[in-house]
Amino acid sequence: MKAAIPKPTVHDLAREAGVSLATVDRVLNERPGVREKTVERVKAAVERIGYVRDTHAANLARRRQYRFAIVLPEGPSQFVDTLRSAVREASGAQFAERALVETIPIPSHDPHAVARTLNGLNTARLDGVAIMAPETPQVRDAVDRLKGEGLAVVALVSDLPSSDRDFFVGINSFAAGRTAAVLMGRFLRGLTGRILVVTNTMQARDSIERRFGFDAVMADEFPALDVLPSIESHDDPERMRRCVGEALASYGDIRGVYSMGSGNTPLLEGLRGAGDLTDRVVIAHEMTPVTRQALLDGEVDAVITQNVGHLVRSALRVLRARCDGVEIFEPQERIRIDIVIRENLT
Amino acid sequence: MKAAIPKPTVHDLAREAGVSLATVDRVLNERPGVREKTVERVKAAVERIGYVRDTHAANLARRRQYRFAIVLPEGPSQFVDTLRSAVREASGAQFAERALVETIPIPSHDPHAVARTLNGLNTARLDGVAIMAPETPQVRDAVDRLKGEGLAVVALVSDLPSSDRDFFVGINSFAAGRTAAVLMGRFLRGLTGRILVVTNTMQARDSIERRFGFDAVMADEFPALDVLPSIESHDDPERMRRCVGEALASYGDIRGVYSMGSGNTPLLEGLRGAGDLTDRVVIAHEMTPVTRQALLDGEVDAVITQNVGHLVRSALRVLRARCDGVEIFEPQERIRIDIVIRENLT
DNA sequence: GTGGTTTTGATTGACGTACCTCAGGCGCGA
DNA sequence: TCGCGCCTGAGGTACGTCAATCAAAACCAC
Repeated sequence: MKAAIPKPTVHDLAREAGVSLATVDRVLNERPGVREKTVERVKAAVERIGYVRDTHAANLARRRQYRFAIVLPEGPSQFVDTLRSAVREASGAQFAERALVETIPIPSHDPHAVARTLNGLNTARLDGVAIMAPETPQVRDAVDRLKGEGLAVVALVSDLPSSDRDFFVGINSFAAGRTAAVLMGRFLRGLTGRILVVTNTMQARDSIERRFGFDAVMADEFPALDVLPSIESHDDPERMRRCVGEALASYGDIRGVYSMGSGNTPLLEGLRGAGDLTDRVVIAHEMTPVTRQALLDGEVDAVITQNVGHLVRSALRVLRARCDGVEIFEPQERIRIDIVIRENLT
Repeated sequence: MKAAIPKPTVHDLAREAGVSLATVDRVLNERPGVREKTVERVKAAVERIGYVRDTHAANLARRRQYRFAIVLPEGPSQFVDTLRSAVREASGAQFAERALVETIPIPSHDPHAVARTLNGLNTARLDGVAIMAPETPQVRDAVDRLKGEGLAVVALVSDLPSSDRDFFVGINSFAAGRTAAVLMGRFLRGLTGRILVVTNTMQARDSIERRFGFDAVMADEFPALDVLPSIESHDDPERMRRCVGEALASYGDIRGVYSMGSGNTPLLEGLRGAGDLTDRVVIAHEMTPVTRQALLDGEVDAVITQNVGHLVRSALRVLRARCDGVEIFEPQERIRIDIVIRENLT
């Protein structure tokens, strides 16, 4: 075949450093029993010949298997569904790379049940966990316990900053809210009126933060627009439809609608019931089949989202890195806030 | 350590199928000399025990080394600079994964020189090439020659559809132009006036396509805005400054500026010279240090871009897949059109 | 059956690294 | 000088796969 430039191996390294393979091995794996001077000699040789450990061969020899769990809320969320399918898709590829990924459902709204599930995880058969759960003291304690048992833990989508989690994979909700506000304000340039804000529950950290970021920008930059208090549907589609209808009926000047969380289907139904939807600027979060179709139909003007594929792959990369004790390459793991309009819908 | 669920190996597979390792190997690697019935038996066993080939071990045994070249235009382009540094960054990681990546500069504007460089590539020491070059007959022929020599070839950033290239990694320029237009039109809601369009050269395929997409949307959806003919700087910063200044002076009602290509620095200088920049909506392409700073300063309102890190990683993944004769997982390689405003600048 | 062809099995040695054992080297203090 | 640490070297086996060889077995037609 073709001539290949051979990449330096431990053998080359041993020769270059003038030591034996065993010593090279001891240095590379930071095993004891090597004089400081010899360590330096080997490290210098690494630099000189540009040795890079072949992690795949290493994992092979080490018989390394990664066992990861991804904990996702159950219940009827379009967003979680897309996340779940991203996990399913990723786990196929991961399996070929010596990682087993299992998805663990948790009851959505009961902090104790969440904590119970987390505490029930068999830490002996796991190397790392990615958790999407609202931050509560119970969850925080459960995470700390998992960390205490030596697992790698990343918070997914929604951060658990008070806990010991190794990393947060997701977007900054304040910035997401600010982004939504800028688009809302600019799309309504020159207009005066009210903005309807809806969400599933303002208990959720995300909603609070998004709302906070949204309000800050609206107050600062678009004072002509009046942002109404949040309407909460509490997982009740009927309630969402009703409240939206009522709000539209009682205020004549609702120019825009900001949907901070799930419940986009009943929201859109409610809006449709109140006449021409294309008149108002509608901005929603999370790309799902519903929001995608609404974008295509012109019912939603912009979607603020995060790429679920990246989310999952990033979480798994971070877990791996943590297990290997390797540095995390942060820029690659930073999830971007995606703005999607009809024209850049891929 | 921890108990690991062992993943099935070829040995397990051989036992399960009731054949020898040699036969399993022949089936897995599609080598001849196995009866159809036996092939089926092995494949059934694969399904039954869920065998997945360990790609890393396979590559190790295969002694596979990938040698890729990334061909980028030289010359003072901020975008190419960011691309180049993304390549540098990626090649570190790639090296650990048995791929050598070298960057090859080509003279920007001479199709013959480009073709000469491509034809001068030592195909014997390369497995694949990613090429960013304007589409010309010479380049097309050179690409076809590379393909003929058995290399994998992907077009990067700018497509070479008339050639034999395996894949295009980049964004749809029409859609990018349409996206810019929607933002421009909506940010200027209710206003009447003119839009200035600037680029380096309208010779470039990207510029033509972006302009096309931009115009289509502007004419369709925002007829109150009048889009002026493109100003071309032809790589001359001074000319860009001058032309922009002149245009602003001769028309009093320029509401927005659309920068389709490079030359953002002199463009911004020209705009600054003509008074309050924040009055006008400025939309530019490609995230670079200049556009980033301009976003932060409020001089640019939105940047339409593509993530260079993804671009490079995607190109390399595709090259690998092509070399291995493996299917490309398209959704992962589809580069998104990113809309960046100050608020979602990560 | 025979002879010839096709299929299969058994075995071996890589690939680059990890991890283990065992033996021998050194210096140092007693 | 001896003994006792501590360092180091030599060598081996393993990881899961590829690739090659050679011999044995199965198949086929006549």
